[in-house]
Amino acid sequence: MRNILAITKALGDLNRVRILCALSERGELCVCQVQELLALAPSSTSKHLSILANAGLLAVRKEGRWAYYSVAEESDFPEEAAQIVTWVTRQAAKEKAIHEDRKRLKEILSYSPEELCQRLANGQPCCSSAPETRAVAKSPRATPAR
Amino acid sequence: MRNILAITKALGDLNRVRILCALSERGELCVCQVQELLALAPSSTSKHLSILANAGLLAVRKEGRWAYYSVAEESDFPEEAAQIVTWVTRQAAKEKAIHEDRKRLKEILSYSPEELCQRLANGQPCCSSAPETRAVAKSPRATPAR
DNA sequence: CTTCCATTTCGCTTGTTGGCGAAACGACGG
DNA sequence: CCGTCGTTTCGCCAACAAGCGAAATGGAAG
Repeated sequence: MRNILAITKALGDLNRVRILCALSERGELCVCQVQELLALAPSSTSKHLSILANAGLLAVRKEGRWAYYSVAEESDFPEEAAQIVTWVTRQAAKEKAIHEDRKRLKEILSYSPEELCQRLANGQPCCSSAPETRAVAKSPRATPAR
Repeated sequence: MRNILAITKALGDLNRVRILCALSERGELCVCQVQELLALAPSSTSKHLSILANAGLLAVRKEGRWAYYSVAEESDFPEEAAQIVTWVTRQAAKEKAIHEDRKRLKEILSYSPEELCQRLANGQPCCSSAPETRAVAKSPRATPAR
């Protein structure tokens, strides 16, 4: 039961569904790329990724300082978790928000991870600042969106 | 997107998964039967049922004072929600907690809803008091289980 | 019309979750 | 070694969710 609830809980959050969709389309993304996509703080991004990974839905590949996340292989999946993942991503693919993510992701991927991280560190947005008002380090709580 | 998240959130709670399993096996139950199964207060039970119904997963049939809930028909389902329901119930069927529910449900169904409601009103347990210590109106918070 | 009773809604308390920034980790590059 | 930098962990706060009891709803039965 732990597994089922871990999975359904993991899928009960918009940002995590967005992550799953991005990864299932793009194959592999590093944390800073996801961070830029969601317009969240690094710590929040990392938390979401680990929740998905703990549910068994994502796999991590660590390379040097970078961590690359991807949708877990079928063989690694607990039980038939693959089914629910494809269901969610397929349903979500119909949504406007996910379509916009797809566009933005294209922009994000035009930078190398190194370049992206540098820009994030300097407070420069890398791309067309998302629907959700990605103010560049302005108001202390830029995105309470939830 | 609202639909997807409504569904995944609805499925992210143990008690609601238990409800879904019971209904998918038994077809139709009234609120007091579910209440007895979960060992929850009537108000909490009703809330859970309405969350599942609002997600489009359950249908209600009101007959006099009674409300009977059942898993929504395929035709009524938003999109392919049926898939995720069968996935969850199938996965959950492997769990010990759900097996115990099944046994208890059999006992519960040996009473008519009328009789059951009467007993609940009088504080009499109807059956082998569940794993979760269904104390009969004793400590003010009998089941913080969550 | 009133009463009864299963169910739902409301108001409240408490535990959980999602967000952030600061600090800790751990791997590279001097 | 020592600093740098991507990532993760920790501590905190605000918002949410789940539980309860009490009150409101709305059919059935007097």
